Amino acid sequence: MFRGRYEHTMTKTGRVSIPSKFREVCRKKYSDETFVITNFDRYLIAYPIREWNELEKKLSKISITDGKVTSSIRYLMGNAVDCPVDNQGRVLIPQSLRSYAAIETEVVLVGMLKKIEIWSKEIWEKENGSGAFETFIQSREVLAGYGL
Amino acid sequence: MFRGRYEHTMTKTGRVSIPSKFREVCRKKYSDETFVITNFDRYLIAYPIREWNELEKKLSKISITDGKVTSSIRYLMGNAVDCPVDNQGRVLIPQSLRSYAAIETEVVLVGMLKKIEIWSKEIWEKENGSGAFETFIQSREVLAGYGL
DNA sequence: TATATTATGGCATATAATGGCAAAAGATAG
DNA sequence: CTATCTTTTGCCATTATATGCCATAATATA
Repeated sequence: MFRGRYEHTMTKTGRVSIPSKFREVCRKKYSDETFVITNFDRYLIAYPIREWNELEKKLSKISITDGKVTSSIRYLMGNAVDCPVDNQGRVLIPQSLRSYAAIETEVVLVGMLKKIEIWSKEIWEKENGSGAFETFIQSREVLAGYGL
Repeated sequence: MFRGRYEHTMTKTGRVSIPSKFREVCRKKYSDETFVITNFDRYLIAYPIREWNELEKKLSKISITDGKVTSSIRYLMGNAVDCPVDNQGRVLIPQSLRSYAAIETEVVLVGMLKKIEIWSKEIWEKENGSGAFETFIQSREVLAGYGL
């Protein structure tokens, strides 16, 4: 599973190195180094393509009669982009996703179990800087229920 | 499956480039680059011809006693047009479909699993612009059942 | 300390998107 | 039935973007 936090720099052309530990997970667990990246509120989420395919398989079985579900699928699918990892271990993050997540150069990559979150450093610090520990402590009881 | 969202420009003659990632899906999954495009509500839907054939097979099994259903099928079939992809990766969208979907120059193409939606940018922004994320979050519970 | 691996910048090349033009095909009017 | 106009189609040119590759610096590992 993906874990840990890394600060990387994005090139002018929009390429970001995937931390080698994450790539190792890709190779060992998924034997494929392609991600599907989508935007979620103010940050991006990168799924190993195998995880994403699972999701798609489920989504394709939903009947399209429910308009609300259709528009959610539209949101989800419309923002998802294939991002293969190149020989230098980088992905190209398309312009649209970069601007969504307000990513310019400094990037924070966070391992989150089956997926990776990609934040602009600025937004990361605003939302997860000071105060994150307090929030963590506050949800101790919830986590306790999972054996932590 | 088709995924991602692309903003393209239609030429004066009504040609629209199919995003290369979509064409790749056509080649790899369907080994055919022809779409059947029909109008749906306020946007167009492009099916790879193989998916369209599946749909026709299903529709042909519906009994024709129900007038309402018959007229829906008539609507769908009557507006369906074969649109082959040319060497530059474009399709010609016939005038009738363009005016149906109020497409003038700016077009939004959305990958939706087994099909592609084609929107006029203006209508897209009205219906899927800001606020789409909120709608998406509101139907979280529904999607939660599908593994997101 | 030597060696491998990782992150990242720079550059050359390939591919994508799209405008422009003209030939071919089809429609319409006289 | 033919001349004219319109639409469709193929092809070339241009621009922007994506991609592949090499170089280097920083970091980790033996």
